[in-house]
Amino acid sequence: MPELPEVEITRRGLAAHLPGRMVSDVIVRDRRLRLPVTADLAGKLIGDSLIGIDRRGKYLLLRFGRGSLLAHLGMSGNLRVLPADAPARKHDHIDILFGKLALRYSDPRRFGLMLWLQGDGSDHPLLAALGVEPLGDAFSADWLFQATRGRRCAIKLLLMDSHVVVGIGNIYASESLFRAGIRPRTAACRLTRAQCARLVPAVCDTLTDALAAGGSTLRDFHSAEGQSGCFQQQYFVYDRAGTACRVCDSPIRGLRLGQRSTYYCPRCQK
DNA sequence: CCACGCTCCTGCGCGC
DNA sequence: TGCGCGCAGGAGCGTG
Repeated sequence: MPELPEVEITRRGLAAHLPGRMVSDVIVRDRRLRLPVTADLAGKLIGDSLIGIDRRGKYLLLRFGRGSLLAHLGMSGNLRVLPADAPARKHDHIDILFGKLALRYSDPRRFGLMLWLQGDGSDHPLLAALGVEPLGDAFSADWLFQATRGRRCAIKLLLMDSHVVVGIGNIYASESLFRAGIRPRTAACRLTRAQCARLVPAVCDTLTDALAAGGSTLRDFHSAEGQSGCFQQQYFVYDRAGTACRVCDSPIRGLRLGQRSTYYCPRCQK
């Protein structure tokens, strides 16, 4: 499930192979994503060259001369570079062909997006309302303290609110709160300055560790399987209910928060 | 503005 | 072995 690190790894993989290449063909096998794939995507793209690839939260922006292609991987999506003649399999919904190479979008659950935007797309509603980047300078302890004032929701839900801070999904929200020693149900407005000062680096460390772990296993984007790095083995709490805390041996607890599975250590997190 | 629940979709794991 | 159920999750949207 792609969260910010996976999306950034994807960005780097694509950026290593595709910029400077011109689109020769576009094949859309299934337009039914979270929103329908832009009509006549081929007409928008063919003949244009890819300039570069940006990331905003979990969105990827493929920059072409005539506009931007906005991609979101949803829950189960992935973008890979393959030989153009690699046979398509089930759930391979879109191919953007760059001569001998294909950029292929696969997404079994079809929660993703593939939209053509005019210009740089920054005024598009999906992008305009996004919060701060957790690996950027704006994400600071002071900023988090201010952002949590007046917010009575659980801190885990606030961390996952992309209008506040982007890119933190269900897994890394639990992991970050463990590293910060803060219980996921704590009301956001009750976080102290000291807790904010722990949570900000905890989020950054969680994301950068995941990035490092995944980056090392996903270096070759020509390989068929662009999946799962090895960060999974490093989870402190996620999906570990009933098993021993890696730090203090207490049993990890699981609960539901905002319809989402949530995990924490009752001893390490207060 | 804020909080919260619903929704989209498919694959998988579990219980019977 | 097979069937059906519930869960997993990002994020927009509707409701109160």
